[in-house]
Amino acid sequence: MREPKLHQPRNIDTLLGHRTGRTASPCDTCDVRSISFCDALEDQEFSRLSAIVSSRPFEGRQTIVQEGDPAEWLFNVVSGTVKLYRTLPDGRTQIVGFLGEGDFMGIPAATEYAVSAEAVTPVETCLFPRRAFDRLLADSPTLERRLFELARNEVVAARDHMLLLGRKTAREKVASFLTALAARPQCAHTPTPCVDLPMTRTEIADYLGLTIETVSRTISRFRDEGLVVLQTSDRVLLAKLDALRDIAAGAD
Amino acid sequence: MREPKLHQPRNIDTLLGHRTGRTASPCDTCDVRSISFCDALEDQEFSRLSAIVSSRPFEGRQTIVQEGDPAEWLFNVVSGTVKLYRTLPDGRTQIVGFLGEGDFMGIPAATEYAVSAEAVTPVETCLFPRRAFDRLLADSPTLERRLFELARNEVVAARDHMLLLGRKTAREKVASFLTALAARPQCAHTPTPCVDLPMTRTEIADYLGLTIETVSRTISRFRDEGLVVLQTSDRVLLAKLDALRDIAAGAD
DNA sequence: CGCACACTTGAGTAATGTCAAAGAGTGTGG
DNA sequence: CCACACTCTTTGACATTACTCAAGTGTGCG
Repeated sequence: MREPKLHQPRNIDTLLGHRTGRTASPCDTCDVRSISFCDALEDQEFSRLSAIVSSRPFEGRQTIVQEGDPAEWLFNVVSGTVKLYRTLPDGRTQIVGFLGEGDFMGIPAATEYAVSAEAVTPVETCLFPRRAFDRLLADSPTLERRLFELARNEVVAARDHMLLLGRKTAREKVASFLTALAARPQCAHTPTPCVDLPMTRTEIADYLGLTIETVSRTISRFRDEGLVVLQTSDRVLLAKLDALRDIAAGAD
Repeated sequence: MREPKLHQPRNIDTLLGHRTGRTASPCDTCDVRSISFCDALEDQEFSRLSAIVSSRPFEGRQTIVQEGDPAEWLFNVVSGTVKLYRTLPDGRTQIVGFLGEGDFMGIPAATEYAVSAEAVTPVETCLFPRRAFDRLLADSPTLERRLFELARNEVVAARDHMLLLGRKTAREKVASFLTALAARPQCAHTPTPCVDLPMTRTEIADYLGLTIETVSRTISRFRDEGLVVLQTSDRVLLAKLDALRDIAAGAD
């Protein structure tokens, strides 16, 4: 059921690079540039960035980075879904965020990664060596401003999620999760949107601070109440979006 | 019991400003400059900053800003403790952080405040009008870098707190809270540090995603186990810091 | 076709929340 | 200075949500 979601290989990239007389770079044919941090860059800075970029695929379930490892690479997600998480010594896990197309992972990077990252689905990434990236950052106020903006959004999102983790009920948590997915740009914004759940129930539970059984039961109950329709276990139609939004907001 | 912690008035500031031939500014005699974001600024930028600053006290329990209000002012805490929080419609509250001396509130400010802020104790602040601050920020890469750094730290702290809220037990949460306070710069770093709790049990509970009763019971149990000594209800001696740290870390 | 894996459902439990009352510290007014 | 009132904290008894353990169901893949 964990669908592979294969992507077209991009062997044509190299050719294109040669044809235009420029160094081949994954950026030349990048699908997500328009929604990524790099979109903010001017031509000159952008070519410096594309000069240091390389690309790398990851299989589903593959670890991308681990908390505590030296932060030598910064990543941008080109396709697929990545989870960021922290763990306790006995294995309890808290997922602190999911990254999708165009999302950047590397903002809070000190010299070591503060969170682990694992591919939820097969993932394509472009990556930048830390040192070279930092040098570019030092020269480019535009880039710095953009990353600052991303970091600020991250803080707001994190605080939002703290409210969810600390104060919402299981029902409210799951409703928040589903409606947040429906609000994502890649999801059709219809009155009854249909959301993909590329992550397992375990991952949803680890994101919401619940157990897998509670997530499953809560979704089943939404189904019984006619709020959602489970097309498959990883594809959910939000039949009553407004009602779900009310539940998510913690309305009495 | 919520002690007032009175501060010396600073009427002498104006005199000092005149004596040195510069415009009077709270910055001239600021106690916390060395630990605040403004410390990063060069002389010229610093004088621009001190030209737009004003200072304002708040009483304990007084609201400083409210979520959703237009973000017209940015604050720096000079003394006292401030809580940042979000609420659900029915009043459930999640405190997302406490600010102390030298902490800046205004990093994630879009055009509206994303969280509410309230004085936990009497607080002295210095404040900057948003527009003027933004203009200074646009001219000062140093300032921007510094705020970026603060924002990144904020992200790391927020993720840490997500792990606590989503996956730690009440016992682990309270131990984490106490040991985190002990790690603050203003707390003596002895083997058995004594921490002040300027906030009420309700506020501790709202920070840890618990109820006031659970917080109280957990602290009482720590006391019964000899891990802490309650000197008063808002002053706790961490008698067995290492044991508390182990509990906080979620060691088996 | 059947194994493997993820998901669902059920029954019982435990941690934490709720409701209630008593205790302790602080400030006020007689 | 003491008594009272107020608030915050602590403690107790009970309720409930969500967790744990366990069995069963469904779906995809070899």
